[in-house]
Amino acid sequence: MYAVIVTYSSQFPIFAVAADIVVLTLRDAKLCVLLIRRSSSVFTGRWALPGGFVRINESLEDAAYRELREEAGIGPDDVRLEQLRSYGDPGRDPRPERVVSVAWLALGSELPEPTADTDADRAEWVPVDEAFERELAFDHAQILHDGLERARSKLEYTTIATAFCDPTFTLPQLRRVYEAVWDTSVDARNFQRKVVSADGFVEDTGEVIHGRGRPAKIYRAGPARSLYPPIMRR
Amino acid sequence: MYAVIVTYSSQFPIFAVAADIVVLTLRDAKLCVLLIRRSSSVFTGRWALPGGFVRINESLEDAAYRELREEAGIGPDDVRLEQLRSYGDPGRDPRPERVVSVAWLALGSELPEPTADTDADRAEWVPVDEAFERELAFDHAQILHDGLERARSKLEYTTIATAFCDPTFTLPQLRRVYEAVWDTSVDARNFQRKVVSADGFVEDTGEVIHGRGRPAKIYRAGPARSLYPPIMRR
DNA sequence: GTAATAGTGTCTTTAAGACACTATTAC
DNA sequence: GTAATAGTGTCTTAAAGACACTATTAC
Repeated sequence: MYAVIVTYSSQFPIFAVAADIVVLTLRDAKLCVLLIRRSSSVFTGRWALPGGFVRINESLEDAAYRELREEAGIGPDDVRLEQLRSYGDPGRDPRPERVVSVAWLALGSELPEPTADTDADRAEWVPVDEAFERELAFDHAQILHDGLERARSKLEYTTIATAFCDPTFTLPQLRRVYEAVWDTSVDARNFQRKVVSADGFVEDTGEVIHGRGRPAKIYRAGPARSLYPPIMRR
Repeated sequence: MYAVIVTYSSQFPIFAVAADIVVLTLRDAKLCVLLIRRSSSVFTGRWALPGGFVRINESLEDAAYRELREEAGIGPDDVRLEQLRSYGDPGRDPRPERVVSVAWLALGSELPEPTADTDADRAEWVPVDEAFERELAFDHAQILHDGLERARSKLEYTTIATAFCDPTFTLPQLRRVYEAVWDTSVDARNFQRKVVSADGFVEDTGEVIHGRGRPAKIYRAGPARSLYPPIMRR
């Protein structure tokens, strides 16, 4: 019996790095977040944000995409991903390793009903107000709170609301994004005026879509990333 | 039958975590960033943002404060610190360890002329446009760029400009913050109207300060953190 | 026709932007 | 008095907010 013992040593303090993702989408006109019921190691049975450890040769962003794929079948074309912030207090993870989590915000439209995989025995879309009642694992309630606030604030100053929509969408659909994320009602007349007059927010495709009432004009996202003038809450 | 036993110090991939800080202040009405000339290990002799490795029992924020103290004699009361984002591409640090840097933005007024210490043989306040000409170490040019954009944008929507001022300040001083950070001129009449009418931005102390011309009223920062209506560029 | 949904126009109020003079002081 | 700096008021334009009806379709 031979034993090869490889003792890795770093000349610096040793951390593990995780990627956790706040995935938001609209389901039935409600803002929902993807939660995973943990099956492994610590916090077994508790609900948590999707995520996992970053591999040693993988970029932070690739780790977030890989976890989305593994845990919910969500691919890079399904969501817009942006870094939220990092969480690293000693003790935020009960395991002996010191774990720093790099959190991401992912926004998508019509995301698939999740099918849990390697890291979880169940994944679920949960309306955000219910998510806070589930006593999330780790500091994920804080991360979710920060992610929501980021999303709400970016709706004001950027064109990111289109990330919640399909590639083409109607203005009432876009307005429902604002209403769901802000949890307010938005005046349709003032909203349309602002959206159409903001340069590069939306482009008219010339098509219409027929529903139960008057057909709606179809738009696509314009080239602008920032929104001027902003569309502000209150 | 052979057994290969690989023993790591962690059951997860091993990272080092660093804190790097974009410290901004006004010197002679110019926006300046603190740079350190590196004396140790890699990038010797190159300019870099202050920073260093997070200790194993230290919070990420405490690490940033400790590095500020060690490398520039700057204490927690001297700056307002907020997390910027994390940088962790494989290869961003030439050392064999995988290094993730959590970057911070620190804003202060009248910060002391730096005296270099443990990690550096020289520290210097550098006007931000000159800083980009110095071929910063690692990906610090990117971090500095992101920090500047964050500061510029937060001046619009928050009251953070007061972090560049002393505890009490005059409105012309506050206006010079906007002018230096945005690198534009700001109309004094419109600026004062906006600042005074924004709820909780500044509070009149009732005192005045005498300079070379008409005495200026002295204000202190008000309780508001967000600024409504915002004061926008362009 | 009826129900459902999309779309728009006007008025008032608020804030932004442009612009130049007066006030107060040290010297 | 002069130079330096702080402080302010008005007009025009742009955008926000409040508000209710018409247009188009499926059934």
